[in-house]
Amino acid sequence: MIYTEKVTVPALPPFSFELSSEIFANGDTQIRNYENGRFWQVIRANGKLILVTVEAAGTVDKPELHADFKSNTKISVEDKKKAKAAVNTIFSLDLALTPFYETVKGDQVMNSITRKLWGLKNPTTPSVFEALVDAIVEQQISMKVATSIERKIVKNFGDTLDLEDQVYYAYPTPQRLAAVSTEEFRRCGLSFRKAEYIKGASALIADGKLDLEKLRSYESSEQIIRELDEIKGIGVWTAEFTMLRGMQRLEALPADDLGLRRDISRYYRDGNGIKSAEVRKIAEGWGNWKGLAAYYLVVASMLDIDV
DNA sequence: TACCAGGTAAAAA
DNA sequence: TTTTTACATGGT
Repeated sequence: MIYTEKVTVPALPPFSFELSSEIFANGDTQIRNYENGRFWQVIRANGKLILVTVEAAGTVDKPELHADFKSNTKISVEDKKKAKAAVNTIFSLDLALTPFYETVKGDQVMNSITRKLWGLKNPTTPSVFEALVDAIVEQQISMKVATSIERKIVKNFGDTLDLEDQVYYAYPTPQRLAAVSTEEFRRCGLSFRKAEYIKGASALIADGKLDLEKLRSYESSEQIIRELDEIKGIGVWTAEFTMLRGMQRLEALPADDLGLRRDISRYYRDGNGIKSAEVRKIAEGWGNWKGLAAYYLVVASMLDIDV
């Protein structure tokens, strides 16, 4: 028996679902993907696994999403509420882009890019934990390798949802990853050290010694970085990426990031890469939106957009 | 073949 | 205190 609920989710304009979802294209059909205008992923609502499918409705200036929730057991009003909140988080639907666009108006390059990527919102993971683990996986290796390892982690340790002869995987819980042996992590392609970092951070959460969700509400981003930095395996870079992708803290700027340095260089310099000090200087005009501006550059580069 | 890729902690200097 | 090195693995 399959239980289905359909909801309409409002979004703060401007918002382009198609543009914002492009980052999920060529994903894994059993984990998360965007194809033919449709996005899907399993989320956890009150412990229950729900397959969420999302499509655009409305326009960039009057945006809405049509979401479809499917599960093997009855979806309660509370579950529906949680699932709706997850959609809101994944697409940052409450994010107001207009103040960002206003802030970067004086920066010719960024102003031009925002006009070409009008309505682009950065995705956020439903849990901070997911962003943290992915950031550890992505340390130092190429995105291709990282993506491959991340998929193995989800498929090996994530709970499954069977629907209509299809199997979908949810992101593993901290409790589960705390119980995974370093040897099992190694078989996913992780180094022993990263295996220990992930296992260690997961155990802190499982044991109640670390509350990542609590960090969201901190006023000071420096304080968040300081606390994450205390965890073994987490440095400034990993903390900044966790904030950007898991907490919707768009002021964070991973200035030491190699890929970002390349992308900034492409649009602001000769394309041969620049030092982090220069990244910070260029980012001065981006105000409290440095991380979001950086994301716009990454997407512009990915879509091969010229200024 | 060797080197690089969205770094970090530990060892060495 | 600052600099160097090991780490995994797919791509080039």
